[in-house]
Amino acid sequence: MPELPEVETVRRGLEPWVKGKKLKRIDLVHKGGNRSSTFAPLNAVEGAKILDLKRRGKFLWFQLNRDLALVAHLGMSGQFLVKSKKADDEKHLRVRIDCGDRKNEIRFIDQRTFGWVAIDELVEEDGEKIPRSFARIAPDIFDSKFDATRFKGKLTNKKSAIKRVLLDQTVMSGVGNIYADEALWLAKIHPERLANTLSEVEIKALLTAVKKVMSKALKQGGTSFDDLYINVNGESGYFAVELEAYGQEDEPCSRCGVLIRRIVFGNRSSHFCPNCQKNLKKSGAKRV
DNA sequence: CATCGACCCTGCGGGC
DNA sequence: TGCCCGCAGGGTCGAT
Repeated sequence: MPELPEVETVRRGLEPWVKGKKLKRIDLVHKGGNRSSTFAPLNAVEGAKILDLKRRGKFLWFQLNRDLALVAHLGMSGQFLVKSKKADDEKHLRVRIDCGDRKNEIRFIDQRTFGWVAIDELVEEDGEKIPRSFARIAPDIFDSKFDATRFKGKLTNKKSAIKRVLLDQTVMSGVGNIYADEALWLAKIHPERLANTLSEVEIKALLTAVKKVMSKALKQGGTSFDDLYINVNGESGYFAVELEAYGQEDEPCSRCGVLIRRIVFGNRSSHFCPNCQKNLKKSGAKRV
């Protein structure tokens, strides 16, 4: 569910509730589908001070005054909510975090259990300590560590649909199904174009589009279709009304009027304008 | 190695 | 009304 703009909205909302606070207590209320290797049980970080709440792409971590980090990913349906301690437990409540506030606590709620909260050890990266499991994740496009040259280099070696490559978090992180479709629409590139066939100009246009689409969404608090994605106060984002391609099947393209088409590949839907985003090669994707 | 489909899980809406 | 199918902002893993 959440991509970079949504995760960053959550991070910003959560930050004042955790930064500089003590991790008084952390409880695994109900185990979800936590498939990330947990380095230690969650309560191993009880008593630690939270120095910062950080993010790389869609991956979050609490930087602590310890040699361990508390790491988290929202998956498809994960939420961090600030709730009154008196409020009833949610049906899908997984983790409860008490940072010493008298009235409120932080809850990790996850209907589909693809998200997780875990402990990880730290490794050195460019003179900075980051969770070991995040080292393979590429910096996102807003990160000062993002390297456009490296990104281009990766694309020229990929004999794979550009949409797939955009979703590969080791190439560039933070982009998910919505913003991949939106960026490709904006850059006028067919989702199935093979990455290694993109020209220098097209790659540049794509990077510009990714950045533009995600910063615009971030300004509006992200994209909400329902209350599965909401910020820490339970409020929705407003970017959904501006979507040009994602979820717009059979709606006219705002540039040319041709109907947006949906195809399925890589187990996911892709939406694009068949007129603005032409593919040079024959596609094997099933038309839906 | 690089690439790709299957799979993890829960809930919702549409078609029959 | 109920059942079955497809679908959903995610990543990981094993087969090729």
